[in-house]
Amino acid sequence: MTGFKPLDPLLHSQLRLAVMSLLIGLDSAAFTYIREKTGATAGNLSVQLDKLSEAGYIEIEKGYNGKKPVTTCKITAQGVEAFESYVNALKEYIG
Amino acid sequence: MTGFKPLDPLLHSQLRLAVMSLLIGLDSAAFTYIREKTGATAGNLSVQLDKLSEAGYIEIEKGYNGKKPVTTCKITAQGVEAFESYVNALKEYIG
DNA sequence: TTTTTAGGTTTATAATATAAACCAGTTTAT
DNA sequence: ATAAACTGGTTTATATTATAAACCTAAAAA
Repeated sequence: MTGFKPLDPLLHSQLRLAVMSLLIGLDSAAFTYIREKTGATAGNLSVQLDKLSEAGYIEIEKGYNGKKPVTTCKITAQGVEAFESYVNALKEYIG
Repeated sequence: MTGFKPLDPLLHSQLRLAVMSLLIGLDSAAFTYIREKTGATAGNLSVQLDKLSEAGYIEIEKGYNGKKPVTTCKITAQGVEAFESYVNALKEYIG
């Protein structure tokens, strides 16, 4: 239990962590919903979602709600696992 | 479920958080000790300790052990408070 | 038809983290 | 006594990250 395990830099970011935290409870959420809940700017959120997506932590699906574009995000199994590992590692620091 | 409170950026850093985590348990520690426990490079540690010091989260005292220079760090009351607030805020994110 | 709004993306800039290079002094080896 | 190597750091340069500003496309409203 001794020693500080490295913290996944992808998750050790306020906004990305908030996104993952939301998604782990929801399983699926729209861009606009995440934006509201996190209070992030659209630009920032767009960038951070891409990073999570490229890491395989979330899946991003682009569709439409009527004529309006809707970007939907879903956490992956890999994402859940990474989140849990991160939380465990973090506990050494704050426990 | 009050939403995501901002995370003190000074503490939301792997190395600085590890330092604070160590100091909160020890009350006082030498630079070299912190370096060993955290595995940080001296340069990085030096920079991060300065930041914590400038924020008033720790106090840095320079003395000697015989002829050898010894830099000693101590967490402040403000530092303890900041750490606790950070941990509380973080709990919203990680459950 | 022009303006505004929704739903984003791209790009430029600011902030951060990190390591490399360095410095003052001490100990060890020659 | 002098050179080489080690301690205990600091300073500076660079890579990475976070963030906001500027922008784009299409739809709805005026």
